[in-house]
Amino acid sequence: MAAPTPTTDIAVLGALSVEPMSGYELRNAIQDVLGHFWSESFGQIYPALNRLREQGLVDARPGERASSSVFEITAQGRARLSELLSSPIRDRPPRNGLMLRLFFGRHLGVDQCMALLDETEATARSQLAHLRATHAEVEREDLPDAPYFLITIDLGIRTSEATLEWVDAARERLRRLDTMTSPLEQH
Amino acid sequence: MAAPTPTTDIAVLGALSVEPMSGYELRNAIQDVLGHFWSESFGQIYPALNRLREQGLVDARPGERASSSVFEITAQGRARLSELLSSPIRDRPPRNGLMLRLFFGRHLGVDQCMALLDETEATARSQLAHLRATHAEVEREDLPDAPYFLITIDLGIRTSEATLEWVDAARERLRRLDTMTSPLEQH
DNA sequence: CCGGCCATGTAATGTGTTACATGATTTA
DNA sequence: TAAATCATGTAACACATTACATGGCCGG
Repeated sequence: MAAPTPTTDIAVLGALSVEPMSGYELRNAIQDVLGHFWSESFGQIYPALNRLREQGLVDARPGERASSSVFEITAQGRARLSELLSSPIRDRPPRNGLMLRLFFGRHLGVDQCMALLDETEATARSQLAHLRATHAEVEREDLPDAPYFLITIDLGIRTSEATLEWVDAARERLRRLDTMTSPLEQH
Repeated sequence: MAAPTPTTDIAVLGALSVEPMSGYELRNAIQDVLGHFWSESFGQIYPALNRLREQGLVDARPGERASSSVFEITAQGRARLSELLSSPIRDRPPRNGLMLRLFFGRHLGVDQCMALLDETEATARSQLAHLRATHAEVEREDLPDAPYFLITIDLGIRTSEATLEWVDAARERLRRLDTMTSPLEQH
């Protein structure tokens, strides 16, 4: 009967430890703020919220709208959060579809690989812009959580920057490959 | 009846496009070579191999041992691989347990966060060593796939290096936090 | 008054891991 | 000959997403 490690509970309790909110807002908050390293769907959030309420880890009080509830973390919930945060990290094995395609890129061709790099660059750039904006916002607000928020944002920024540098290097490598094989002899 | 995008098939056909091997070897190869961005379990590999054989995408011939088969990609299999490589990338949303814990690190305490950073550093260092070794090995062997292999290894190396720099910066931030709150007043 | 967002929830589906079961072969 | 590794496979389970279903509320 080993307790499963419900990582969803960490995200939910953690978000509610910052500020009480509805399930809907919870999902948006997770998407906006934790989006670069975490994600939760409604299909996870609502059942989790009900379960946590039954366990006394969150309280539900009626929201401004008739159909909405505002969920608030309880003292027990905070204790549980600390406990969950200390639990061993069960990382799912990595699965990076982009890398898989580039690794076998010889069967895909230089042009399509270049297109994948373009996509990657665009994604990294927009992510970087979003992270820098969030970074500035967190520094402005001066919350008690701020140093921890900034640490995670910082990794996102560094990773995005490294990705952009890598894209350039990868393009260069593909270009060299192209000029070496293409003008002389195909295949 | 939209065809699912069996990413396992890409990994299996891709690996077999480099070299024929048994299911067991396949798993080891994926773990060793693609390990920093991909993973497959036996529970995926063996059913996939049988399915691919029924579809004529791989051939099975008896291996050296009585109980083993060597799987070889067919011409159809190569065509299918090219097709699959062009299919849209369906990335699973990210879920980084380390980041989740650091983000809510205020409830975890500076010491435990430091311990998480230590773990991260150790992992990144060993990964970096492994990647550099693989990089050197690939350059030595001079395969036709080499440029593509090197591109993916390069991202791994850059990401690991960025992670190590981030660990230092994060420690610095936690230290500043510690000396600011601890000697003056707790909480 | 209609489109879009806020809000909650469930069922179906897919995907992938883990544990189990079995046995051959090599190595110490 | 015992332990480790090679080798294949299945069943149970866990986890999460997607799609669906429903309805209130607000702005143009």
